[in-house]
Amino acid sequence: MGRKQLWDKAEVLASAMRLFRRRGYFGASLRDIEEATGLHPGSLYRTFQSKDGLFCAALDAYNDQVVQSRVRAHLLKPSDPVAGIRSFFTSTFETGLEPDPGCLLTNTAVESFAVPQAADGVRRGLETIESGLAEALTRARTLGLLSADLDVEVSAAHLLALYQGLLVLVRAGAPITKLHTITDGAMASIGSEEEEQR
Amino acid sequence: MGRKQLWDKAEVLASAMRLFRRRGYFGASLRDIEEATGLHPGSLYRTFQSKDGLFCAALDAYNDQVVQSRVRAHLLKPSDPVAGIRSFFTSTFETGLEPDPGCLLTNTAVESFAVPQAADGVRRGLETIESGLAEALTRARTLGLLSADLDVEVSAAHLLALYQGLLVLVRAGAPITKLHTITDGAMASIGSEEEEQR
DNA sequence: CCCATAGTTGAACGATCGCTCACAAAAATA
DNA sequence: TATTTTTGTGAGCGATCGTTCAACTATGGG
Repeated sequence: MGRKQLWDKAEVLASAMRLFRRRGYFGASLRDIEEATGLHPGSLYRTFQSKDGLFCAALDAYNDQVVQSRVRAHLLKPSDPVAGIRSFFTSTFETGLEPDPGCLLTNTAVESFAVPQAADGVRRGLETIESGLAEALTRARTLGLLSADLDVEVSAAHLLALYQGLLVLVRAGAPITKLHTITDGAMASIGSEEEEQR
Repeated sequence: MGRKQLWDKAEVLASAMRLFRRRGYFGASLRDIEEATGLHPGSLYRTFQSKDGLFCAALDAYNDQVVQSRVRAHLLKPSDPVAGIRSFFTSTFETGLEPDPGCLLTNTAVESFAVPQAADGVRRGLETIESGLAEALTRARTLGLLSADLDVEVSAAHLLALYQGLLVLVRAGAPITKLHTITDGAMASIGSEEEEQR
């Protein structure tokens, strides 16, 4: 009974997520959110209770959609896991699709004090990435693409940190050549013998 | 002629710097800044023109003091540059001195849209770190601590990204064991043969 | 000693912040 | 159709934001 909800929650969360990725928690005011989502404050607060609540919901959506699909597409699915790891890195700065969206995990980690409840979401997202990297590394080792001596756990943690650092440098406006150099270094650090791809 | 300034500019900038490191640009309100520095808005605005101006001055102070002294202490001075690189990493999470200060370069890169004029300061700070790393790597190679084949430029860029990523993970509340794992991976990635240090 | 100058103080400005709520509109129940 | 229930709407709340400025205080020159 009662009136039907006129808007799609997933779409609204996607809009809010985009806004938070670009501007961060503080940088996105509720007026900005109203404009981005097309919702009035009443509807927003009825559903999400607070700006914090919306932010956490957007972070969950980011984990469930963006992070998961990126991990699947680059780390779990590809037949060549080494090339997948490389594209996992390069896709952060080579996609002309979305201009400067930023990673919500990186951004939220940095301004984590603002929404303490978001800490768990950040932790989960980072864990998803790290275990995806570990999975790709294991497969690559099994396929003989990497040395059998490779410590998967150490390398996955290493690549996770490198990935987050790359995202920081992307945000800092580092030149693409430098981002490529870093990606090459990442591949070299796991002992990849892939030929030059540029 | 005229009244003498009652406060020390360097001290005020150090206080503001600490606040911005912990809370970021948006997270530090002018009331917070007043409390941290002990200055009233009139004095702040007479000297720094705006919150943005104060922030940029604090970022410059961060580069000139914190970044430079860290680079000198860990990368340029030590007789063992490999151990220096390691301590450059571990000092970000092992120092019990300052609790969770954060790196102003990392934080500002992430919320860079807020103060566009700060982009240059971030770029300069990152460049300082990278060239410090390159210097340490070159010395290590000369001393025979690293392989002569090592590409210093690639490795320095690699370590810079890793360092920024480490700072993100510190902010995200990653467990110290993981931060140590990443540091070990960083040392391994440059081919360091140092014995276990933990 | 008095004025010109530089610095300090803190009240208060308009704008914007996150958020609330009274009311209108639509759908289900009786 | 009348009633109940849920959702949409948007004006506007108190708080706080970055910022300004008039009054006040100290200092040096003539």
